[in-house]
Amino acid sequence: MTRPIYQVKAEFFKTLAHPARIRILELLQDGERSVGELIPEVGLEASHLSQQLGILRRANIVQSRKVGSTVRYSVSDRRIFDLLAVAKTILTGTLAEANQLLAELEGVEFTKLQPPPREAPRQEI
Amino acid sequence: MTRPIYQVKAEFFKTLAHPARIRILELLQDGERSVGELIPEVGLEASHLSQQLGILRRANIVQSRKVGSTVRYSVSDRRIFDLLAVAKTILTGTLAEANQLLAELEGVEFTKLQPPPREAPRQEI
DNA sequence: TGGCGAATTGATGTTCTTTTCAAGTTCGGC
DNA sequence: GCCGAACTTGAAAAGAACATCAATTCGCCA
Repeated sequence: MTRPIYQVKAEFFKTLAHPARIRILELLQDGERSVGELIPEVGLEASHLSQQLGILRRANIVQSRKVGSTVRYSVSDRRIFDLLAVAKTILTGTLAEANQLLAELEGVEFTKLQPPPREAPRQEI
Repeated sequence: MTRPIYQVKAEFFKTLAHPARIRILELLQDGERSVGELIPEVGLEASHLSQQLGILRRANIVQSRKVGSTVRYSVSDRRIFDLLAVAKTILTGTLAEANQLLAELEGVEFTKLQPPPREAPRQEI
């Protein structure tokens, strides 16, 4: 084995941990895109976008091929979309629950709490 | 909606993007753990571990409850383990493929390539 | 073959994260 | 009440990532 699994996973998540890189992957879900096509869609200037694409490429998350004078990108493994989908269900789920909890707290104890809590209160036994 | 989905996802992945935090989640897969139990298992000193737990807690990925003088942690949503499982299949998959590719390159073109490439070569059309 | 468009790379300042240490809180036992 | 154990918090140094600009490569075509 190369390195502990938790370290490899952490690096993997780190390469995903940037809004532009997530955006790029979302766009590539509809199929291959050239850098020129991505620029307006992602909203970064060419060199910055290229840096972000490089990070995804070096992590083997996307791959590129030259077509004439352009470079076209696509994902290396479509299971990455499963990952994004699971992340989405977790986020919508927990956010929904967290918001509900916050709403309850605000309704019941708003006058007591000054200032309101930033994170969900610790659950007491 | 609060913010664009790609931004929320990026933040979510960012909270996971640390070896110790992944390790903590792996350990919590077997059930609730106190901070004192986690210290030797994760291998961080108390204050450092507490910082990392705080990051997971503020992101609602784990929750804590006091039991006597100890604090016990557990995951808020077990679907996080689905996420880690999908990540694992992607990593074992692409790493296996990448290693195979590298092995092929080294075998066939080792004398030609000086130095050997760091990333998979661009696919030509 | 000279120049232009497409994309990447390198270098650099800035900002964010990680790590460490000291100080603080909370709880239980004496 | 006071002390020690279990954690957490705050602040500051060290390290990593991000964003930006200039310079470079590569292919095309006039």
